[in-house]
Amino acid sequence: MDATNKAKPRGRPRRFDPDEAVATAQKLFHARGFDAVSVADVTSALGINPPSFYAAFGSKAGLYSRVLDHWVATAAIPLADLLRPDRPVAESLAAVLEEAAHRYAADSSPGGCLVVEGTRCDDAQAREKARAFNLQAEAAIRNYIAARHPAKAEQVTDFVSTTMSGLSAKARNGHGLERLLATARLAGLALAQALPA
Amino acid sequence: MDATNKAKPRGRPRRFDPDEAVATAQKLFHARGFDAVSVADVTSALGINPPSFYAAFGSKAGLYSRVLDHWVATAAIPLADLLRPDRPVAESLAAVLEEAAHRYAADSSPGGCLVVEGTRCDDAQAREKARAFNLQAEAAIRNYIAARHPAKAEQVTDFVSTTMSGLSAKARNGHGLERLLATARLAGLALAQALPA
DNA sequence: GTGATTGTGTAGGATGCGCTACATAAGTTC
DNA sequence: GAACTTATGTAGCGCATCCTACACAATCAC
Repeated sequence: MDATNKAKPRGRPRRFDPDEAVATAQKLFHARGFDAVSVADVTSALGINPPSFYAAFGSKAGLYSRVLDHWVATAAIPLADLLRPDRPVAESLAAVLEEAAHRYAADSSPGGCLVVEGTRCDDAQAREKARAFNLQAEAAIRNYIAARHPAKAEQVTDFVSTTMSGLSAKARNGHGLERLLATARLAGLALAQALPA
Repeated sequence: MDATNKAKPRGRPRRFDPDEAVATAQKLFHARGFDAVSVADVTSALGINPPSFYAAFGSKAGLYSRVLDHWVATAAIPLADLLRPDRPVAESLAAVLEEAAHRYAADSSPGGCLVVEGTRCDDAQAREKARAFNLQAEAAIRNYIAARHPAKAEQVTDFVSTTMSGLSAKARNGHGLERLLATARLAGLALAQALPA
């Protein structure tokens, strides 16, 4: 079977590809944040008119939801790969922070973490969706720690999550890869001390 | 001499006290952030009409500027007191982080740090003013570190500032005093290791 | 008192926002 | 071809935003 949906569509065909639209919107939201991107920004970037946008995505928050899904599936930090059971917990967590530093500084206009930044926006629906993804990531980290350091899982998860929030904020504030990485490594010192192998 | 400005004013007297207005606006901005507070929110909270507001403050960003000035003068973390030359640098910086945890969680509706959050708003004028104060605080920290650990001043300042950004974000996200404090103390471990006394 | 000065209240302008009604174009099915 | 289905383009609604024009009220100096 082909990967693309082969169901022959009826009616007038779309003039744009919704998946490409999601990718374009992801760049906009990542660079400027949910609140600062207007529907007009998106439609003009896509070369379409508002009705086409609303027919495809329902609302600005609806598009954002699809952008987050796409981001989590493709661009999020691969926690499942980094939180390995065969190495010290502190080492895995430090790797997560360093990976965050790399990704947050990667783009041409660094926007930090789309999910973390989304938890701070002024639209309730968009914010809750981002918060849900964020909580999910925190739960993965907490479970990973709890397997070997149950008494410290809560506070170390908070520390890692707080550091990632800070890294995302600083990436938006102009810190480049080197500075973010140095900060992540300093945080790693705390992890090594709190979670002795 | 009296503390209040005794210059006899000409013309019709104001129906409101601009200083009280700044204090009221500070609560609004702190609780909701610059972007989410409208001029209508402020004027209705003050019981005045827009022209009175604009006559007194010029613009929303103008009011915010005065709010920041007031905040820095009264509610900001007293770096000058905490960064003492008579104790280990790491200890002073840890005290700053713990003080931040206390203040960010203090209010009834915790809004983190007004300055840090202000650096993330969508209004250029307001953002730059907040950034300026933030840079000023970072410079104080960097100078304090450089006196005894010049080679590490840059990266440790980044780490402290990043952690404060994260603490502010997490305070807004629902972390209470205990969780913020635990995170601050974990960060302190990194400081102690990076800056041996 | 008269005039100058300053703040206030009513009312609304200008712009941008998210979003939609409606007629029509561009396809499929029969 | 006719009938149906779906997307598009034009145009604009309703609302919120920041901010202001203008007439009037309240105080001062004289």
